[in-house]
Amino acid sequence: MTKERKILLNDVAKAVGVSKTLVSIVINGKAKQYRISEKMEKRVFEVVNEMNYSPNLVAQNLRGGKSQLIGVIVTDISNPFYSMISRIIEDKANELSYTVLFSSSDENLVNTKKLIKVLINKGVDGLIIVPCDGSEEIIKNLQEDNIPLVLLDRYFPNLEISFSCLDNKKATALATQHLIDRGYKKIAVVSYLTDMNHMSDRVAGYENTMIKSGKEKNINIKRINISNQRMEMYGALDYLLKEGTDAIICLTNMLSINGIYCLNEMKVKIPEDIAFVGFNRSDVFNLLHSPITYIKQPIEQIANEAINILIEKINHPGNLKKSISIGDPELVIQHSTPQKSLW
Amino acid sequence: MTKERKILLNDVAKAVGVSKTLVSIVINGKAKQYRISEKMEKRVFEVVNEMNYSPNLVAQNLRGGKSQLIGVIVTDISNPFYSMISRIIEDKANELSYTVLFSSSDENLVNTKKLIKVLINKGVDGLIIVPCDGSEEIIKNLQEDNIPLVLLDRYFPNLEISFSCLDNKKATALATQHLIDRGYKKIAVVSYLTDMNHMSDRVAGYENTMIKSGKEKNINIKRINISNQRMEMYGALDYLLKEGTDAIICLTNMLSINGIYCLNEMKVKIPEDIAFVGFNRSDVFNLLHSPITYIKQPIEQIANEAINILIEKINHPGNLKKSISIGDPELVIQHSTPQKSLW
DNA sequence: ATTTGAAGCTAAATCGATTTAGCATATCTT
DNA sequence: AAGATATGCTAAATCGATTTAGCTTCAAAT
Repeated sequence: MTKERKILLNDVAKAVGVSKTLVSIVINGKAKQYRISEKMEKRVFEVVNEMNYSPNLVAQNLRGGKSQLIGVIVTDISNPFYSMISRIIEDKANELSYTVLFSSSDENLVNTKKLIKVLINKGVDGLIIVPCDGSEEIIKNLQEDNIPLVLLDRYFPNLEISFSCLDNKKATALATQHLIDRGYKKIAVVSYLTDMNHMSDRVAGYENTMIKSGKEKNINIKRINISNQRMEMYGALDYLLKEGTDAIICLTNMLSINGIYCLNEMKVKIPEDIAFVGFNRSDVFNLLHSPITYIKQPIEQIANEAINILIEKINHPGNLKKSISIGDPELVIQHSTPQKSLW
Repeated sequence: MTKERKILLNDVAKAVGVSKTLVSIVINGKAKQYRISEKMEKRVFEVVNEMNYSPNLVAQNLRGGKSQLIGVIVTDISNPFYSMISRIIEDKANELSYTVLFSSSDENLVNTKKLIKVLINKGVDGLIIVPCDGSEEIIKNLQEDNIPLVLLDRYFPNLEISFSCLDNKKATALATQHLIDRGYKKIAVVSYLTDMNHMSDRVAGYENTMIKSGKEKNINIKRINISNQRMEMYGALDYLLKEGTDAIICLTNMLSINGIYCLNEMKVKIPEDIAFVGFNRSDVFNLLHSPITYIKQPIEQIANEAINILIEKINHPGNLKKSISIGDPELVIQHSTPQKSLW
């Protein structure tokens, strides 16, 4: 079987015996508008199907200035949280006949800049970005260049930019309140060293709840570096245990898994020695001897809203209104946070 | 700040006071070949940098027929194994200034066909595909259409198509031999119901090793459906336990995690009641009370080789030679497969 | 003094679609 | 019957780059 040349618009036109113009018009559903006879319209569709013609998207893109591509920058697509988000975005995009270009910034500003440039250069119609520390300025520039843009998972309170993320304050408030209700006194959190709002909101949700319950003097927050997590986690846990902490909330999935790992290694038992709340679902949480209580994000909703907002922006370039979508957290209560005995 | 129009080739040409042709030639490093004076070459580069010009990739693509895009079809990008592979491919592709279009087939033939069509239509220069059951024919067609193509993780022994995957027979042979060495007699495997070679090779590696050790009558293979895994897993385990199985090897990561979960639920203890070998690294394996022995794939190597072979094919379209790369498995021995007491 | 050749550059064609402007012919008005 | 309107279709411009073929100059060769 020799390689067959791809069918072009011109081939179809010749086969029908009309101009390219007519075929293009019909294919794009503008037959009525251009007064093409119904007989002809039918004939064209027949031949198009027969020849199995489909337009060259590159040419369409060049002509129309639309690529049907959207760029997505997460911090690391091999991180389960983002790979699940990506999968949902992928499916939704396909459904809307968009194609997604994924890339990973590794929480690095230089990478983020470079990736944005590459994606724009590829002609993406819009961007979904998980912004990293220090990216406020470049995100603002994007906005000013009128590039359809939605932030994911985090945002900048001072910028008029659409975003889709979790109600982070509520998430940790739920967890903290739950621990308080179960009788824990010295509740601590482990967070990242970052200025991004998702982390500070999670911390705030915890602090507010502690204060409301008159436990402000027990507030204890350890912040560790996003790289070198394993090592710093030991230090953080060691410190917290010495302080007499009776419950720990880890503010991300990776922190949770690292936390569990380190406690394991340190022979500290959950929940006998310390109660534990994790963040985001993970197989790990359910397979442990005592399954872990965790904060669950409505991933599907967050991802879907991000892409909905983006497509809306792409289709209505004039409309600069800031759309925001805030997902509701759920606390999945398992065995790592039992009622504390009150002796 | 008003939106600035993107700088075009023509703008640069005007700024320098020469033709578009000249600028294009210089940018593409063909100044010598076209006898452009060095003075002029330098001048052009200066202005290009000054104006921060970068060519419109869509136009380049239309003209040149090259998109610098590669399409990757995995079964599910939210599956940790594939999300790690994807991340490595992404990084390597960026390095080579390619961009990757990821998509997920869900092990479904219809999806696979559709995705291939969409990707080709997007103008990808080549494809990396994890083929699913029944896809042999369409993969063969791709090959015949001269589309640069590399299979990943699985392949078709009868097709002359390049691939990069694990030495699957060796992988299970290692695991089986290890269990035999540790004194296990009734070793069973849990596999998927599929005709793909990666699974049959894994099964074969197990069978061969059992036979070599005179245990052919103890060979026991349960195959379960890839959908509805959780339910079928209970049935499979129930059967194997009743048969007196003393060690189980699960042939994929998801099977392993599901297997561990079900055993957990069934109150069957690893390794006290049964020894267990998993497939592919997972956080889960290391966080359990007794960490799981598992077969580790050289993911980095497998992913890198896939893209290397693909780029090679893209750059030398004439060369139809079949390149294959087979990764070496490693058995990470932990506590789920202790020496069996020999009373 | 004329031819030959090299050096340095450019106009125009090209990739494959969409869209604008407009050309015939037929039908309707008055 | 002449002008207006509707119908059905097409030629050519366009998107932004690359590449082919070729045009000037000026120096070297005969």
